[in-house]
Amino acid sequence: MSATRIPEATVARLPVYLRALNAMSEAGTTTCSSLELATAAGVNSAKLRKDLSHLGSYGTRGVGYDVDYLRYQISREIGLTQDWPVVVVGIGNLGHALANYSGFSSRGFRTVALLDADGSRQGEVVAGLEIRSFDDLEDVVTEHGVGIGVIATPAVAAQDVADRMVAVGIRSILNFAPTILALPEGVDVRRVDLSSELQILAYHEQRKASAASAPAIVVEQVARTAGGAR
Amino acid sequence: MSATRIPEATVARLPVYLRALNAMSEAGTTTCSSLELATAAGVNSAKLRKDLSHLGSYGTRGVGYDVDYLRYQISREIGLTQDWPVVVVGIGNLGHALANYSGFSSRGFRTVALLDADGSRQGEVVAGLEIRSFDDLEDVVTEHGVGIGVIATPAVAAQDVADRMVAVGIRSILNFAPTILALPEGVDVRRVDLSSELQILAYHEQRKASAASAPAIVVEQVARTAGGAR
DNA sequence: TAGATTGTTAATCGATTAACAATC
DNA sequence: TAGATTGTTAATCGATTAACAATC
Repeated sequence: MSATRIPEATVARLPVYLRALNAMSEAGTTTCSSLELATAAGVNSAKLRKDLSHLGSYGTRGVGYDVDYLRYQISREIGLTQDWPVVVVGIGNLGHALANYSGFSSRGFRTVALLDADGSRQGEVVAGLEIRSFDDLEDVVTEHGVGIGVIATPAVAAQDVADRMVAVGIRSILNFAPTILALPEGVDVRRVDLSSELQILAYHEQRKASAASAPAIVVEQVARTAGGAR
Repeated sequence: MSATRIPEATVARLPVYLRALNAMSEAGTTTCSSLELATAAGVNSAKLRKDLSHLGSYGTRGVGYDVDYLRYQISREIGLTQDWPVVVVGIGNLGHALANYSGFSSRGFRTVALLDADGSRQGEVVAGLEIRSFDDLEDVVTEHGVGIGVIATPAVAAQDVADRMVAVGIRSILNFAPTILALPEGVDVRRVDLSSELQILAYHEQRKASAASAPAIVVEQVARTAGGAR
């Protein structure tokens, strides 16, 4: 089970299933079928069952899945049962939003430091944390054992920040800056690019508009993280 | 060329190529080979050439690609040569960040209105636009012909906002709220989920940590939008 | 036992990649 | 002509899906 390599497309969907299960749990639902969960997550039920089969056999034939049990198993598989200290660099509007984002601080992730190169921002308190100097990066990483870094700086600063992060031992980076980072192998980078997302929507909008005359069978819901590739 | 359907994975990478080409153009580079562009974009050169071949034959054998010409062709294919009015709903920290994001306002996209349901925020000016009431949605969409809506509200409000957007004719939605939206077919939704991204990183971090004893051949750079699935 | 739903099989589809003929 | 690099072919790989046997 855990020994088997889980397909990348499946890994990208596990957080979606987890979110749907959390909503069910909050609503007091204790059991669900693959069809119900798949519908809530916006995927095909065969795909859901195939995905879950990579984790193990956590359902009951004829019955379905126990919501809280499956929630726990997925959390465990992703690694959310342990604590992930995170450092955020670049505390502009986006950095503020990230620092305050509850999904960030809850459930496994803990923002341990907010860093900014701009001296005038340092000392300001955001989401209960004082903004510190970017020079404190190494201290913070060492002290808290940070493995994940979040970059929310302007594009020009991002590569430098990433290089420094890698130099002090960070091997997973979430990059919000609109730049493609060049980093050594073994470092995992995920890029969240607002402008790319808009462009992809625009491409489909354009097609819809030009297909408006002829009847068309087009575009349905697209989950952004479902199906990330390496 | 434009008549052929472009694979979804290719569409998701076009914005990445465009970004790399823009950087080259700004740096004064006039020509590049598929290998150079692929390296800058963080992909395999065979994949780049295959992707570009879906658009047409815009390179010169033995020479490479003219940076500005290719830039124009990709822009045209995506639809960036036309103007895309966008409305942003939910002007918290994230909404502020989006409103100020230059990649949003430049190159084809134009934020025409910022809406917020919170009356106390209305009238405030952000990025040169006055925050208006959410009730103005229909007026804004009609007046400017908005086809793309951005949701940056808290999770609880997102479904309602999306329903209203669809009701007034918006068919493309970029959702930053941590919820899975249920929407009719024909409406295109892309979800940007910070917590999913962190979870995917955590999964790989966990694997790296457990593989730390045995030598491992693992994880390299992952471009988030490269390979979106429907 | 009858009904329901999982977990798995196998077929299909789409995406990636190396290799190379075409051609500047 | 010789060297370089595109655009395309074909093989491979991975992901999706329907269908159904297993089993609660």
